Amino acid sequence: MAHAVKELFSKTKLAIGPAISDGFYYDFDCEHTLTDEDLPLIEQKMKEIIKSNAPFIRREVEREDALKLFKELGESYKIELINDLPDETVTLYEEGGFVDLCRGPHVRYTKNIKAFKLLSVAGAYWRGDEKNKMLQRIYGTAFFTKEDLQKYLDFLEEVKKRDHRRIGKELDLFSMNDDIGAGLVLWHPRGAAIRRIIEDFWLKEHHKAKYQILYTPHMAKLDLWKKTGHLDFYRENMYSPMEIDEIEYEIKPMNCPFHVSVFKSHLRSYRDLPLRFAELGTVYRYERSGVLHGLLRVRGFTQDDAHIFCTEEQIGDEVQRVLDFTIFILKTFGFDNYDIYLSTRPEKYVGSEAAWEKSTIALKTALENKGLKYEVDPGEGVFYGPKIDIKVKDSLGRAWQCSTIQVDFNIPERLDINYRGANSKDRRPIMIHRALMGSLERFMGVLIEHYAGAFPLWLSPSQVSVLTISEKHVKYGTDVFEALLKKGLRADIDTDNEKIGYKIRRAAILKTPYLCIIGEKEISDNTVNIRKRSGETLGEMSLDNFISLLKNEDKERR
RNA sequence: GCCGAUGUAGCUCAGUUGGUAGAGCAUCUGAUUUGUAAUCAGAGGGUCGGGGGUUCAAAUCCCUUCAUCGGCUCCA
Repeated sequence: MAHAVKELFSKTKLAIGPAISDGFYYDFDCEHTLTDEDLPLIEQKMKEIIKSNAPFIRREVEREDALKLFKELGESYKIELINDLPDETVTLYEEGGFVDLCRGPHVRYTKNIKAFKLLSVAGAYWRGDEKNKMLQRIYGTAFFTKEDLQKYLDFLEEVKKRDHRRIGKELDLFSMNDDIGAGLVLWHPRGAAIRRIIEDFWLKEHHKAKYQILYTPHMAKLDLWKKTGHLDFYRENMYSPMEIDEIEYEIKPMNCPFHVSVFKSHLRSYRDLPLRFAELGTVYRYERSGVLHGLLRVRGFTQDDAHIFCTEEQIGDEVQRVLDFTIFILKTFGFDNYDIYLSTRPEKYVGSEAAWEKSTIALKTALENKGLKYEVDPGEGVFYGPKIDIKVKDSLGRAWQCSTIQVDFNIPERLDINYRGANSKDRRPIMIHRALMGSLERFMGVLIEHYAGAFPLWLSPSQVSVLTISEKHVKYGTDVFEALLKKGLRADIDTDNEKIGYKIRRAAILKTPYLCIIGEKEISDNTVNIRKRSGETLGEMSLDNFISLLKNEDKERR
């Protein structure tokens, strides 16, 4: 591709072009502004190069010679790269007169390239640093066979179809609006219904898991955020303060200090620990305009947050409990696969090295006791403590960061939290922050894509649509509808003056799990006629049987 | 924030070289009384994202701003 781009736009300078998990990209410094229309041209040129069947020739050269070569070629980015390489020799690959710095390996001949496709153009900073020049990046993908390529392109199509922004609109779940502001979500009745179901489930399970639920305000004095240190290390994510009666207030980017205040409202005993405070806490964080993305990245969101105050000795147990809890919750929503990461001490940190060591081991032990596979992310911990992140994998195998479990040495210190120890001396508790779903917004975005909008019965905003065939059947249909509501099911009724095929279509688009069709026959038999979302017709059955069928399916998940 | 693209009716989209806006679906009204993914007809609906400019004339050209999309960077 780089060869092709050079041929088409001769003044182009090459930057970096690696292989990535599902393809490749190359960054160019090119006077010509690349657009989607250029991609077919470049592909065409690439095909010509492939057809020429030139060999790829690997050469190992002294770094000085390589520098000389790229200087002659005017490839300043390559010179920068070579200067940063530790080795005395570097490898070059040459093909049809085109030379590039590359570690390799390459295929032997251009004709070995069997199936490829250029996918998109994008901007990218040189070396990923926004202080550097913005380059132009072309993304592409390649496979051994045309069939595999097609499979991948079909996958991308499927991803597009499942896009939660598109489904959110189709199923009338949520919207965002210019008048309200970017990254601020409006939950429509159907989306709100799902959220409410999730919240109810969350509350019930937290109660069982011995958490105590809190409600805390959406803002606090600016001074509070000074005390916690947020103003120093989190300022760029916080909104500007507002002044009320000459005092500055700040909308909350996090819930922790409020939970700490509740902790501090009493003198706490070691007997009270661990103390688990949970809240569906709505926070507001400034996110740069370019990073907002549907429900997955917003500016106002509700975390399923909790803070566990415990002793150092209790960290291991508590983390194990949280892990169990997380896995249970994720499983309930149909997520059985996840990647787990343990992030260790970064360069800048607070707390003693011993404390870091101890808690990192506690996290590690908890993971190992549970037999969970994980990867260590060295130095990726938050400055205040080590953490475990869980990325759930959806039905298409894509990973999403939702759950996080973080140990915090900072806030207990800065906010001076204590409990009375057994020796009647004050001791400092450890604080564990944790969010299982992460935020309801992101979690629902992931859920929508995971199920492609076809939610399981227990999450469906409407579980049953009663469809009447003609006006004559409205009364019986309404009785059925009301009976369903009385049984605590989420149902709606479509008595519009339309043909049954049309009503089925409407309900099918909304992905309603069960349709209950009412006509002459059902009235005379005193039954309902059931059609599943899949299109399968269950036929006539008594209303009672239908209701117990629904109740059974609802039970299955738990 | 940066690079690029896009923004026209509630939704999905047309709109030739500048001559003052159109379709399908949805909505409303009427007819039809319907049996498992679209019944027919009529009507209403637009400051063409916002602001400014060029022009006799701007959806169309220019500037600016906002939002969205694909990325970079960052994150729940």
